[in-house]
Amino acid sequence: MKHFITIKDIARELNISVSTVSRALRDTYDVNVETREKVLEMAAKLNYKPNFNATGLAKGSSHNIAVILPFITNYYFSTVITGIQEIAYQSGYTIVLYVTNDSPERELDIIKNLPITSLDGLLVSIASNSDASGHFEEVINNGIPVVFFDRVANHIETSKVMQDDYNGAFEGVEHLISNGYKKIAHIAGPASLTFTQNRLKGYQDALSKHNLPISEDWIIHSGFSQEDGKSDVEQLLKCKNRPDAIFAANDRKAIGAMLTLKSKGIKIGKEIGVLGFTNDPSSEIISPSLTTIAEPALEIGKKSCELLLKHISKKHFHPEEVIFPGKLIIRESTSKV
Amino acid sequence: MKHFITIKDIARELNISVSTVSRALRDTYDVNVETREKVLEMAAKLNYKPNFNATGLAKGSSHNIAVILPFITNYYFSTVITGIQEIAYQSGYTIVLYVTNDSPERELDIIKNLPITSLDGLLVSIASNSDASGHFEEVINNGIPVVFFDRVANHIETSKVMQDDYNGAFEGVEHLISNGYKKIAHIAGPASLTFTQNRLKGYQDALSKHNLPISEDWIIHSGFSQEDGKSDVEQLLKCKNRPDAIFAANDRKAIGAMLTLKSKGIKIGKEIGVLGFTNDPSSEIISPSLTTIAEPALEIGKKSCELLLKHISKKHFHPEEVIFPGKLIIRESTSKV
DNA sequence: GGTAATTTCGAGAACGTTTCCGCTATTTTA
DNA sequence: TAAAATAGCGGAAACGTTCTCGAAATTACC
Repeated sequence: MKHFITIKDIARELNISVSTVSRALRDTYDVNVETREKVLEMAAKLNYKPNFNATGLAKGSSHNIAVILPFITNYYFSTVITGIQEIAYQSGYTIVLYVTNDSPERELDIIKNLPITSLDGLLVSIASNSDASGHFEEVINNGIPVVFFDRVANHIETSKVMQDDYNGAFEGVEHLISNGYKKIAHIAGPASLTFTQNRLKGYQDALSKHNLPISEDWIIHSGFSQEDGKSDVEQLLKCKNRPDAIFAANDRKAIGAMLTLKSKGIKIGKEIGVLGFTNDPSSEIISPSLTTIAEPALEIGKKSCELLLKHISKKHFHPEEVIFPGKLIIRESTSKV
Repeated sequence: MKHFITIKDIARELNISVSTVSRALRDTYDVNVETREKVLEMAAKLNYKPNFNATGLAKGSSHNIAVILPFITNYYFSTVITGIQEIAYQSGYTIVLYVTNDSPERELDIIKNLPITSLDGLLVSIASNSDASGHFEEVINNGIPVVFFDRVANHIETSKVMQDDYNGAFEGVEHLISNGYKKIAHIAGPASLTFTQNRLKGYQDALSKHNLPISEDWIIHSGFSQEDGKSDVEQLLKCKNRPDAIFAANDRKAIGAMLTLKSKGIKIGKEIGVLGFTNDPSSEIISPSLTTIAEPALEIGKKSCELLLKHISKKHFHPEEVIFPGKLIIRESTSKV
């Protein structure tokens, strides 16, 4: 029924052996140029497509890499995947996609059932409360390289690529300060993630440097959605000592915050400054436009994939940590005038 | 080196044959409950993971489906993938991702080099000027089912799922008319795509129904980006007879249009009404908020995947065309007051 | 208590490829 | 011109499963 042209068909047609066909199709050594050309010709004529299950079985390596991440429905992750995909495509790798919905259980289930025998490597950004680190280590011990990006598991020794969360936050908050804001709140991401810790640290250090108060009331941890931004800001507005600026862990939250501020008639910039992180396209669309720290999502995707491919090709490639600088993009939401 | 636990290891450990282990691991028939339990126990103990290359080879079916689409960095497609992924995950299928960047050449290259021998089916949304339809048919003839979504290849006989582009456009334009707009322009997508034709038809028919003029000057075909929306609107504003409303093929273009209108000091709604299509989250963020026709992206993804799975399981599943209704979401951009 | 039916299992081929080994011719070397 | 090297190819095992067939052991039947 579903019969595909195989190497055997070519061999039979040409009256030569399968081993010769196999060699002709890949290597250039040990096979006469003439027979080689005849094979290629016949392969084209019969429209031969290699069976990757078979090659995978025989060679012990498919050309698949898995990408595991929390979401794809946002600017950052979809752009990272685009970068990954670009490099993978160039190098003849295909990508297998797993999305965890940011659920630790789902993540665990995925990683437990991973077809590691047909995967050459993993690219992963962990879930918010991931408890799969043991399983990732197991995968690594099985000889499958893993590269983390953005949301990294920091006690696992392997390559990681991320943006400079600390300095990005630091610069951003300094920008707020230099624009005259003094009571700066931070609506942060889940405390478990390394990068929220780094952004928080950057925020705190910037405040300290300029002798501004750090208040626990002004630091709220929650999720990354627009809704989270809204509820966080509601909470902030209830503080006896109301902040005059908000640094959000990402643009989505910042936009949520702006939307409720606007709905309450609070002037963004003038009364309360807002700073985001990511440079989501929406940050330019909203009015007033949102000042933010741009993350090089595409580069992060590309670099992650490049590193993974190095791990795959070189047996003992030394793990690298790559940190891309962010870029402060100043817009209207942090201007008092 | 990279040695994985196999079925043979389990067999040797338990002093039984591989065939018994194989049966025990899958079927429930033809194997004693006790031995079955022993096998499962040992498999768990040794941390056995099935080799999908081997099963794929032996059974002639991997559990992979390919998803081929133009982009993933937008709301619509990333949401569709999320829906696909949801169903695939539930059903034990994994998804292999290919993105064409909306390039016909890239698409062709991808489809030509598809590992069809390790793919159970395809989910595809074609590139703007796709010339790969012959290759898609070839894939289908090879016994690999294909389901198209959104951007369908309409002369290929297989299942398709899309939104109701015609009626969505029709309703949307009628809404504009009922709000008092009389000179309605349409900034459309690439003419080659079926759905831009349908939206265009809906637009024209709504105008005809209400005896409003249809002017070729008011219909502009270009791409789907925000930039396209901007340049389209520049062109419209140059018309001797300036339109008083713009129906954009999607929200991105609509937002591009709004941005330039705003920059020119033209009051959106009051002077020129704007209508989008998609219900991208940005449509709610922009000010004034954008009236649009919501597409059920998640449902489209789910349904596509369900249909594909039916095609895969049932030998001769009759192709279905599923059309989801859109939903007009009325916001500020189409109000004159 | 003998036959028939059923349950449980093993042997071995098959899936499509790669790769090691060895066999001929042919060419090179001394 | 004989010996050695090499180029080109085929045979066959191997990768990890599934699956068909049939054998052995157990149970059911009268």
